[in-house]
Amino acid sequence: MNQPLSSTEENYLKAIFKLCEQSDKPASTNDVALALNTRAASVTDMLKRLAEKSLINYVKYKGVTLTSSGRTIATSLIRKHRLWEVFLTDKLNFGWEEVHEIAEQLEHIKSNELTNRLEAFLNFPKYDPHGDPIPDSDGNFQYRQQVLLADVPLHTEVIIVGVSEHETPFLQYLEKLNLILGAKLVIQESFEYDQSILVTINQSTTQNISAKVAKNIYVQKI
Amino acid sequence: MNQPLSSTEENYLKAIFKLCEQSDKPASTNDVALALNTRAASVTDMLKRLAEKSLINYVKYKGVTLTSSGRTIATSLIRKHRLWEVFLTDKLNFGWEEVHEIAEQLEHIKSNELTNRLEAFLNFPKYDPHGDPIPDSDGNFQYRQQVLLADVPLHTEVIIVGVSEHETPFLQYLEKLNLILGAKLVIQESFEYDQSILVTINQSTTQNISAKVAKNIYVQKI
DNA sequence: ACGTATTTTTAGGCTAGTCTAAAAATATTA
DNA sequence: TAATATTTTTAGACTAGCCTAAAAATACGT
Repeated sequence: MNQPLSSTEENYLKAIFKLCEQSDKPASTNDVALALNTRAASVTDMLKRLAEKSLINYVKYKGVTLTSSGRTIATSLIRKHRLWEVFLTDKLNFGWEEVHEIAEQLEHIKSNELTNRLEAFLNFPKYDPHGDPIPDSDGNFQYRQQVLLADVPLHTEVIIVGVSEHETPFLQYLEKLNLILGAKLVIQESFEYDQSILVTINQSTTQNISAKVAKNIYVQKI
Repeated sequence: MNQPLSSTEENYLKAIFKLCEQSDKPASTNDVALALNTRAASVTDMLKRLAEKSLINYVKYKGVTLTSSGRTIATSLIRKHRLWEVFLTDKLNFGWEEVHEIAEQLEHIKSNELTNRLEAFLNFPKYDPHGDPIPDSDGNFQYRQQVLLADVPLHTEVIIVGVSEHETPFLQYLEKLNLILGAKLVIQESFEYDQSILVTINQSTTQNISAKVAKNIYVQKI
């Protein structure tokens, strides 16, 4: 009955979780296909199998949401992914731009004991290297109130607490600009014509930041 | 051409490596099937595929050996397996009887950078928790001269340096008898009728040890 | 060395997961 | 609301990996 899921099945659950969380609506077949870099027909096949296992609520043509057991598995994957990311940066000194890909593999290791001991070994971190909250062993996230850098009013002092995009090139770029977690920013100017902003970083340099970048950085007011 | 191998393919290479190492002869289809808990027909299928990829030397009806590239992959798997075992015992405080199963999963994580950083993080260990040598990044093993406890003459003082069986129940049993790595033993008596031996452990307790157990423990003379 | 026993391979079939192309359902827009 | 565009599902095919049953090759005992 409850045989372990394949990595493929797990990846579908994780994708559906993220899509539903983002939009608060059922995920469409196409969205899932896009997220997993696969085709709609493959998604339909898999949705039938996952529904059969009661991991998703799937109504033909109407999209998909996770059931409670599906959500438990998805959050466990996210928990493992983020704990491993902390391990890779804090213990093995990887850069935050390198860890996502390796954690994509490590998140599929099946051992609750391992996950829990890893968490303790890392001193129960609450956030991963990108500022994303790490769910506890019951699957509860400790959310933070945070806003996009793009939505911060002029002259407000803020601190970078997260990024919404985890791909290597983007994070490398941020690193180059000194836009790392914990950096203090003040928006000096906002340019209408391209939505870019002029930002002082750590009270030293002042940089122009594109709208695209500003929409991928989460900050908190100090 | 050189696309990454599946975990299944990797497991076949590892099994062939171990079988060939043990006997110094080509591994038979049946032996591989036995080692991987699968059927001979499945093995034949896989051998064809691995030969196609130049990872094994396979002659129909004549058994199989690894090519040099096959051996490189197999030793890399063993390296990863054993490094992860050290991590699990030394950093996460798992017992030596618990780590094999988890390391079976972790050994398939693909990232050389990860393996090498893990090795450094663990201070370049030379042996895993069961006393098996950990190959370096070039695949070279640092072998030890060691003998089976079963082959040690009477009244010789020896120290346990390894075990040849890694399954949980066996290791738990050894643990109970205080037969752990580093324990000092002196064989007091050897019983003809069942090949069992009487052994003093750490100069304190004296235990009877079955032939089966004595054949699975490696020792060094002090 | 010849018949029997064992091992290995082949043949054919199954599942998971993928794909393309076509059909069906839903959404959009004039 | 009717025609068109988009999305989703179905149909059918492919690969990897597994299986059983039967055939072929090898090994063994007398």
